[in-house]
Amino acid sequence: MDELIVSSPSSSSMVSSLPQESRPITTTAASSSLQLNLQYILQTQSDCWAYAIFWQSSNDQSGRVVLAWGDGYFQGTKVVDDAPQNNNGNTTSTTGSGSGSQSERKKVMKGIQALLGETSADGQNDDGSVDCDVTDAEWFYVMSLAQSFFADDGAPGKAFSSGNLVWLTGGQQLQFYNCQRAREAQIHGIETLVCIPTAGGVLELGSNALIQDINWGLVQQAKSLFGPAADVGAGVADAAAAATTRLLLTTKQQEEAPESVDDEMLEGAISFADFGLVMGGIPLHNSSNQQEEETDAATAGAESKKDHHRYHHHHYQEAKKAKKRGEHDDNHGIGRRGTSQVSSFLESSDSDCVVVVETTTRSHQVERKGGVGGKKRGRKAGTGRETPLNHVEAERQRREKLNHRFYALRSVVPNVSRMDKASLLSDAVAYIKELKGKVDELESQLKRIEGNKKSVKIEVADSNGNTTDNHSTTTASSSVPVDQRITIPKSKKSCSGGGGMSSNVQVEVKMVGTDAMVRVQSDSSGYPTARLMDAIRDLELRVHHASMSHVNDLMLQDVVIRVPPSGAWASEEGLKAALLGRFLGTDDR
Amino acid sequence: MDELIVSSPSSSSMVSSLPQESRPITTTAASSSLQLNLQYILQTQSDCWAYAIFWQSSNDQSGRVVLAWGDGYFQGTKVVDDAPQNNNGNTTSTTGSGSGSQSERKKVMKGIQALLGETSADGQNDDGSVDCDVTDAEWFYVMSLAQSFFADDGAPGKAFSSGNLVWLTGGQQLQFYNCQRAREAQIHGIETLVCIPTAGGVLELGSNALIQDINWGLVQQAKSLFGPAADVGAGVADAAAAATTRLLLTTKQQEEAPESVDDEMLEGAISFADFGLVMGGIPLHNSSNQQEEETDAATAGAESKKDHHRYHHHHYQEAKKAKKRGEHDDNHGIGRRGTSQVSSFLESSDSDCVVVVETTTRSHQVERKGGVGGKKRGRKAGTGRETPLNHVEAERQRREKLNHRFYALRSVVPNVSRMDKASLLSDAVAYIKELKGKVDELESQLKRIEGNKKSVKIEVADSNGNTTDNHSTTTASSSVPVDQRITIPKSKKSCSGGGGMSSNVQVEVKMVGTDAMVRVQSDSSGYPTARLMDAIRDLELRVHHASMSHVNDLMLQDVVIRVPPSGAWASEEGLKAALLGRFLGTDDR
DNA sequence: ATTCACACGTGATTC
DNA sequence: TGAATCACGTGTGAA
Repeated sequence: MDELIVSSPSSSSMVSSLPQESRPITTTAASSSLQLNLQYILQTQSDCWAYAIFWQSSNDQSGRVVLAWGDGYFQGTKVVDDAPQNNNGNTTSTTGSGSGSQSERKKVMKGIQALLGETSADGQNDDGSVDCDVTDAEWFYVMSLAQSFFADDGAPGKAFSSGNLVWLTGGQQLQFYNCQRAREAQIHGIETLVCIPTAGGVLELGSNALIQDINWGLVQQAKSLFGPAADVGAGVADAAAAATTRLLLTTKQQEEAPESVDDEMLEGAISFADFGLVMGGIPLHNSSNQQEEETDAATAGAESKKDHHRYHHHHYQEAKKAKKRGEHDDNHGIGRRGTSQVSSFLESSDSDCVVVVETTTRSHQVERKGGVGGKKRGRKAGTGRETPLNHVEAERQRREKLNHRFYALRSVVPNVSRMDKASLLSDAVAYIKELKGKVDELESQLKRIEGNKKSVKIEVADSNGNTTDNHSTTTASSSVPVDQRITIPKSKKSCSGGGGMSSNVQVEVKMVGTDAMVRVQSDSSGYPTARLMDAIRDLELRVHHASMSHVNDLMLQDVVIRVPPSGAWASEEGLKAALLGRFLGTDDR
Repeated sequence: MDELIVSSPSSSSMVSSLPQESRPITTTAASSSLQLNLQYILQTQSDCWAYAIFWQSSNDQSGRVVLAWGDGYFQGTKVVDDAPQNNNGNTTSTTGSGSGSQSERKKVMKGIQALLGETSADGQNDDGSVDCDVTDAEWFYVMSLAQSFFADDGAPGKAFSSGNLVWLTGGQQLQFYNCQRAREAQIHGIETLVCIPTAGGVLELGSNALIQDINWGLVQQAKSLFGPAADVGAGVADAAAAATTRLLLTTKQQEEAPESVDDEMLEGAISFADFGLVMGGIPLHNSSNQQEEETDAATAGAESKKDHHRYHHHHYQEAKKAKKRGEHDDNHGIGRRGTSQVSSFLESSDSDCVVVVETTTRSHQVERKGGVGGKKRGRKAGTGRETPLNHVEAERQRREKLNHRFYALRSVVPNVSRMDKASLLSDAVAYIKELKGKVDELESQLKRIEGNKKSVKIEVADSNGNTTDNHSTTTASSSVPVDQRITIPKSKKSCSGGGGMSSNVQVEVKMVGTDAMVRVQSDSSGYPTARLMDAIRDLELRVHHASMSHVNDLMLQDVVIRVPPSGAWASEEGLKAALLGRFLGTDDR
């Protein structure tokens, strides 16, 4: 519900984009809503995206499809972990687009911005005024204004014509992906480049950070804001099919809705297909264009749902997600045979982050209303109308989640023979066995070799005192749902939940040049070390050195943090407050 | 595909088995057909089964269900890959049933065979005349003539009363499964013991080879030849439904066959439910007896809805969970929440195996066409009759295959947090990452240590030979077989993902009393400190001391953690793996 | 045309 | 109730 926002802007933007309108190359009035969407997406993401560009599709005079700058939003790396500006000095700028010097860059940028008047929205965010120099990413972003892509041309073109999501992370993938733009991006410090095909074009996101795992919440969000990609599919594919499938999906509403509406929607609808995805590796030359078809927004999806509240089950995850879903879709992801590709490299790993706002979801228009009835199979009739809706959506989400797990699995299994799930699973099994065997072997080998040389070392120990208690089963998660949640042992207060904590927490901050020395003293329950590190991560600061010691239920933590000058946390007070707040605060996740 | 063979014979066999006849206790004339079926099954399998026994169900005077020798077929190990008779010399024959000497054995066997006159069919095959001595397996087989099982008694009894497939491979599983017969089998050299519940009893297969992966083609074949198990669990499952499913399987022929045939078969058919399966691990004491119920086929036609009567009975075991499904079915195998018995023992270790599961299937009432009732949803009607049938069955098989892959995966992933597929997948991913990390670490460690002294060499297969079969011991059973063929990797490629990034993470863990000293070395991006602390928090461990230093994009973290003794993370390996997995992150979502 | 693999919607069944 | 999971039957696109 909250994000109904979507609906309004989307509809408007949709309208403009839908007809594809003229797809004006220059940004028009419509750009503002477009840009708001871009901004919204970036700001609601926890990952640190540097910019978002919407490449709008249109046909050139010869009728060929071309993607050109629709609108963009630059957020900068500010948020992120590493220092933003320090690395630009050495830009190789080999590409044709950019030249090296900062001042020159800035000048050009200002000029362009002034020209387009579009920076007004984003300018203030990061560098506009305050910033002293233009980052590589920024330069890359601005230079993109002049870019355009034919179908299959560059990452955006490929994404658009294939309908597949492109998600490239790391220099290797960027370099290897057969795309000039990706290579340029890499040169300019972009580590993650994503192209999400949407109804009227392609949403491109770039980040200086390595964002290995595909954030499906983001993808879904993009779909809902910009409309799902037309079903391009392989040549044929036929829109008809798409339409039909879509229909199936939306049958629910249709049941109640009068036929006329139905048809109407049909025309405007797009298939909400969920795209395939391409990570690294070879691009797929897929096919054709033909996308115009329909775009639109209204489609809606029904739903309601909204919050799931949290619910027990272990600390694991749950919670986040956001999802949305669009329409019917189908297709692929893992296995659609045709698209595949993925395989090759991806490595993966890391992090969790994520999140997305919860919410989203969409308006449910339609619905009840009753009217004429659907002629077609009432489907069991009696069961009622809405429970099933919810159920359907839930099931859909479940499937999607499951599929993403499959993607994740695929990403860590090196040689997946075929693209289907069954093969993936058995290959995974084989791979695990292989790894296990290898581990055993290495271990025994290692032991054999150095076994004798090492003497045990011993020591230490300390303690005596208290065993902290319990946690009995670490695995806990599974078995007993209730309670859990990490509860902490010990002193009552606790934890995670929040707030209160009170207790004895002292924070001292001393700035020394670009470093901050932080000392946090607290009691030792509630995983203070994790909380402090999380707080630091939240502020996107980097740890240079840290030392934590635990004595008698007291935890003393000393941390040296690198603080970007001119950042928000330049002052001792500000940093201290921010850290303290997060340290005491709820844990995120 | 290979086993489509089923089709032709199936039709014929169907006829005979179908009525299942009244399940006479003594072998009757019918036995010959029974035996032909057994022989057929064994001979059409590529795996090397030593024997097949059909345990026929009946009620004893007190009304208790009892499984007794129905018929059997001994093939010996000959057909298969390994040498048949060479291994019998060392029989330990500790069991009560057999005594050691060959001559004695042979004598007894001949006597028995003569007595029953039933060996005529199989006698000639292997041992009868030509064979010089009696193998352990043969002895075991013959001694089975005198055996009988009450419900829940021994593997056959369990399989029958639960309706679950029992598939035990390797000494461990055979020993561990709470069944005297399995232990005896193991003693007599049987490495794989399978009990497939069918309509009138249980089909038991034994092999001297390790056949780890459940051969579902075989299971299906058994079902089609002997009729699917009655739906014990709770009752019923209507035959009607079953009928449809069965039909599906044999559709091939049916397609051509006239309708009349179709119906005819239909009547006799039994539910084709697929069973659950039990591999190793603790047996579930399932329940009740109650099975007679339908056991056969005749009932089939009758029902249509029926079902549920029964049903609750099993409560008893419930205590542990288990339920088994009640009625119809579905359930789970992998995830059915309730049944999970599995989890408990599973944890054990890594390695292999285990698992269980169960399930069974189905029935959905429904039915189509057929006979009596189809009251419920005619389903689209128009689509036609057989294409869909075929399709349905195909889909069913696909699902089944997929599930088995899941079981397989589960069997190699050590700590599966929850029983559902999604958790399994993400745990698998985490586990793979962890293994990968471990491999990397070991490799680098190894390289570092012996790098200078020895030329590279790297793993590869055991190099000169030595180590090789360390595993030999009992564990052998499980893990080994497969990997054997997997090996592959061989030098270079190993790194799996290839690429690069995540790779540089090293984790070392050393346990010292109740403390663990952990050293993590990684690159400095991505907030490694927060990730490590989070990982530790996830494991619910407390930090005693920690020190992190960041130099040149490298982050070195040393942490002393208090580990509850006897906890899950008491072992260095386990803790390391757990930390690494979490450090690398699974996001899950 | 037939096979294979998916995703979808749906009913069950659990907690 | 409501939220989960699952299996099933079905429609559909690719090979």
